[in-house]
Amino acid sequence: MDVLYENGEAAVGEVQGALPDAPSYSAVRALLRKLLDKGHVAYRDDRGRYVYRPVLARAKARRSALNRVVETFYGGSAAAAVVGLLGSKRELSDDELASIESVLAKFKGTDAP
Amino acid sequence: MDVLYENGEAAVGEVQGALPDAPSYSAVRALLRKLLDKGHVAYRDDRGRYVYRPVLARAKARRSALNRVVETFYGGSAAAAVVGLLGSKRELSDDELASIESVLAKFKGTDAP
DNA sequence: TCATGGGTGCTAAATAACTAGCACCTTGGT
DNA sequence: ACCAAGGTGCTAGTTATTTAGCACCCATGA
Repeated sequence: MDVLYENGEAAVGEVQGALPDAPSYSAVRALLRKLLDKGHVAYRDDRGRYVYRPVLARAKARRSALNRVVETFYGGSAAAAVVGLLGSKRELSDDELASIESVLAKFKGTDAP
Repeated sequence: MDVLYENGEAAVGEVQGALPDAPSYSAVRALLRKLLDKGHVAYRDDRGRYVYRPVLARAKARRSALNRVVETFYGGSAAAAVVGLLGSKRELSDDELASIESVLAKFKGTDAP
């Protein structure tokens, strides 16, 4: 799944290649077949070669993945996760800094709960 | 693993209970046994009852999990992930806002790469 | 045209995971 | 002392996954 989300779509061989501890070609084929059956994945036939892509929108999967990490490692606090994320960073470009402050500005007007 | 990281440690039954789609008690026992063999998990004997905990430090696992999400969904950009994280939030307490701005201040002095 | 490389569909066997069920031990309450 | 509840170690049968290996199709380049 991660491979597909990272690449948008991928063929069997690509999935296998991108996997850190890749099983056999056959296993990857079977896996994708199973994901297909479960409806987590779709494919298009690129002249006989099957190229798979996730069915669930990237945005949803992204939110759910982030949520999971925040839940299991930061007690559900997004702010704590942000601090953790930035804390291990060395540098930040002006653009990045600006974009973060921009989204941060949204909260400054709000009352303090 | 997530269960253990979330709780710090847990017994077989607790792991099973916390699992969203829990397999049988036997399966959880076998799973933990396998994780034990692989060295991902350790246990202490709480008067005949085994309580398992992750071997890899929470901080490391946390960093690696966050990293994975940032890689697969945000093209490796921590800043983009932060924006995504905050973008779906409605509110932020003063404390949270302050802690984020505090860690953000670190980058303001830096030159723009 | 024709061999070649790399796909797919399919199948059978080996391997791994899941399950239920035993005997046994410890803890807590009666 | 005794019983009941809930753990563990172990085992065997069932189920699922992984693997290798077929036949076949289809671009591509010689």
